[in-house]
Amino acid sequence: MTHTPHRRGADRTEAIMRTTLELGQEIGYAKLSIEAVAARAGAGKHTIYRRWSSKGALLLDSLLSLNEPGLDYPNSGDIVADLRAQIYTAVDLLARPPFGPLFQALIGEAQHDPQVAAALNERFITPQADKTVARLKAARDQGQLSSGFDLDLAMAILSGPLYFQLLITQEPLTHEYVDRILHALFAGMGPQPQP
Amino acid sequence: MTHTPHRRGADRTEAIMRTTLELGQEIGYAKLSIEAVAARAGAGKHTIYRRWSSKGALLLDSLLSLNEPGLDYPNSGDIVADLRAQIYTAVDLLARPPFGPLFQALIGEAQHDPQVAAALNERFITPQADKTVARLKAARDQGQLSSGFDLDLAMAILSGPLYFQLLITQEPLTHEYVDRILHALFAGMGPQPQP
Amino acid sequence: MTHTPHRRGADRTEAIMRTTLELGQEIGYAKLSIEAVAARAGAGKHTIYRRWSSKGALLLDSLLSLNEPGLDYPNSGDIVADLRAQIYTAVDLLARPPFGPLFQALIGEAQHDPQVAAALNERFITPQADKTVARLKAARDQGQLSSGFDLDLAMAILSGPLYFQLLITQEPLTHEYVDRILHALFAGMGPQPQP
Amino acid sequence: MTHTPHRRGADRTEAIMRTTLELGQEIGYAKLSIEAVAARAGAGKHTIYRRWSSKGALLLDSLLSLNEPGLDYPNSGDIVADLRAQIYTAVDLLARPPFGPLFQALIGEAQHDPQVAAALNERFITPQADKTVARLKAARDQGQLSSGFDLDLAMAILSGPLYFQLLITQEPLTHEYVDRILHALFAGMGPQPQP
DNA sequence: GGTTAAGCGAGACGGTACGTCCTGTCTTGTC
DNA sequence: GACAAGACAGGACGTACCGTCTCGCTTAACC
Repeated sequence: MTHTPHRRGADRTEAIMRTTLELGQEIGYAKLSIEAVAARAGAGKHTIYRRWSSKGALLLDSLLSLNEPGLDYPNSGDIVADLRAQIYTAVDLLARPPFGPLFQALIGEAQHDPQVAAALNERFITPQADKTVARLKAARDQGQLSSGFDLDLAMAILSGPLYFQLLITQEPLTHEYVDRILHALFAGMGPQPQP
Repeated sequence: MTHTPHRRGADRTEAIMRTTLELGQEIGYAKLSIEAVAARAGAGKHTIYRRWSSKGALLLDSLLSLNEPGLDYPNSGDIVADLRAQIYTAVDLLARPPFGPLFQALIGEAQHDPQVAAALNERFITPQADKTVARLKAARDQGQLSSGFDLDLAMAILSGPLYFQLLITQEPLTHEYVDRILHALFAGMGPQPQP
Repeated sequence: MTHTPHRRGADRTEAIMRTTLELGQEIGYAKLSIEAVAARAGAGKHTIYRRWSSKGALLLDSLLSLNEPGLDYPNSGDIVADLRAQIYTAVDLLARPPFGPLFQALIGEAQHDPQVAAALNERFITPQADKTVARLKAARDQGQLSSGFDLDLAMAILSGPLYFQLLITQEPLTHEYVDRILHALFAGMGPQPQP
Repeated sequence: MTHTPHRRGADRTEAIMRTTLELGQEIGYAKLSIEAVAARAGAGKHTIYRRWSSKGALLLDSLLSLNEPGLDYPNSGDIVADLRAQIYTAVDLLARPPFGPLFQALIGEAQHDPQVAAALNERFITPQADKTVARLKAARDQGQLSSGFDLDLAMAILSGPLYFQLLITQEPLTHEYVDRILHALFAGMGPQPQP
């Protein structure tokens, strides 16, 4: 048996993450095993365990490597248009393999593994939320939103229904649905009587 | 060796579900195994597999057996008060072991297992959503909400941020947060200038 | 579901034994299970266990039911010819499915299960051996064999090599081999010097 | 939890075989399970399956490890004395646990499992038979046996009755019985009148 | 001739073991 | 010293049978 010379460090890291995404896309996260990733990547298991502490940690890194720069906000001056553009982009990312299904599975994993949950929040969720809040804050500072506008709650109302649809009802996310949420947030639901 | 006579059907079903909840509470869903449930319940593994096709299916039934009648809505005439009361109850249920953590884990499992996702929706999510929508519709029919009020979207805005907090940021759900959401929904976010 | 009327006693016994032989022939003794016999025979497992204490006991009865009268000896006056005829018959029986392979498997089972070993000896081996010894004794009494002729040993020399070939080397038993044994027994091996 | 470092290869092989013999002696072959051997030996089941394809294969190796050099023949010049000595040794080996009962069970297994039968023949039966035949042939070459002496048949007459007693009647093998067989083989049965 | 006990098919049940898969740790030898 | 390869202990999987049991239905035997 001949051996291809062992390449080191970043080289191996990258190959393993690429294989993880490939294999995850082919057989799904549930059936993905570190054993199989190692075999397919031509890597020793040790080489994987040296870098990642669990399947979830490996997948998180692999997914983030797909989206290095993150989803950045335009700032055209029109807060609604900017939010819409950004959320469209996010929704499109989630609709497209391999990101969508694997990201969904990763959130699933986070429900069983606190380390994954923490890392996911720290590395993806919070940064995205922060950008949204920052964009909203800019609009409020510019007087486009009332001074009492609840930035965090607005972020939650923008995100929550989408995650609900992704994780719970598992129906496809549409631009039209994003529009309805945006409209409700900024124009109100129009409930006649005052509560 | 003497044998206690085997008790049948519902008897065994109930014992297995009770054991599942006990063990799930003790060691967590991730470490829960059908093997261990069988051993603790004094049941053969086949007796479990005969009833449930997976760990997720078993847990779903076990959890639902805790909440037989479901969360029912009061109808005091005051839509906001009624929603508040009902959501408080739901949030309290989620805050209390064993339901909370196991329900969360079950949603996690639903991300890997379409059967669990479907069953969860059919048996828990959809019925609850339907009740909320029905209560909102009654209010709209009585003129308490504008005729254009988007019932489904309202339901999503009420649920989404809570599930977001449960599943993503994994912070505790508080009554105060529920109040903020309700206020936003019915009083609006107040984005003064341009809608 | 319609029920064929349950037939009793000997009827069921016979159906189960017939199924045992059928199934044993199809899939071999090793893979034969009481479960499968019951299913194929349309019998309850209890009905089998009521009659036989083990797979081996069931097979023994099933095999013996094939050979009810036993292998009886001719007595033509010529002891060698009579033995030859009888052993040819036995060897032919062993060469023919379903008896041969299942009988062999039954002896295999007897090595693990003393009850089967005892029953096999009592119901098959000893009666056959007794007949052989009786025929030899008649010949000795008629002066065809020396008065010191060791009847039991002769029986063992006739049977042993055949069972050796059946069980150990597992080569087919031939009439030619029977002839060689008979010749050695009655004409001697012809070893020159006196021991 | 601390881990003793895993010892490799021959070390594990030997420990597993030793445990197999121990456990086989304690509870008998029929009740012996690979599961139990693994547990007692502190080995993973896979470590056993990696080496042996079945319980029978494991037992065969384990037994042969007890009798590494095999049963070798003396050659004193006296063929009868040499055979007697060698067969006494074999009979004594079979009379003594753990070899006897487990060897008997292994032959039983060989009736259900062709792989075991083949391996048993190749690794134990045939080599022993060859030695016997070789010793007989030496005697014949030296003129101690007639030139027409049937070596293979003699071997079968020496072995057959003993295996018959071991496997079929399951009575203990005695030196006295060996003597009777040897006498019959070399002095003849003495059937006076018609050969 | 109606009742009743036994036989029966069906299959649930607790259990044991199977043979497989994967985990996370380790050892070995190569580069 | 990083690495590929893979052995190793261990745990769980889902399946197959074991022998015992419960359940109703059917049938023969006895009142």
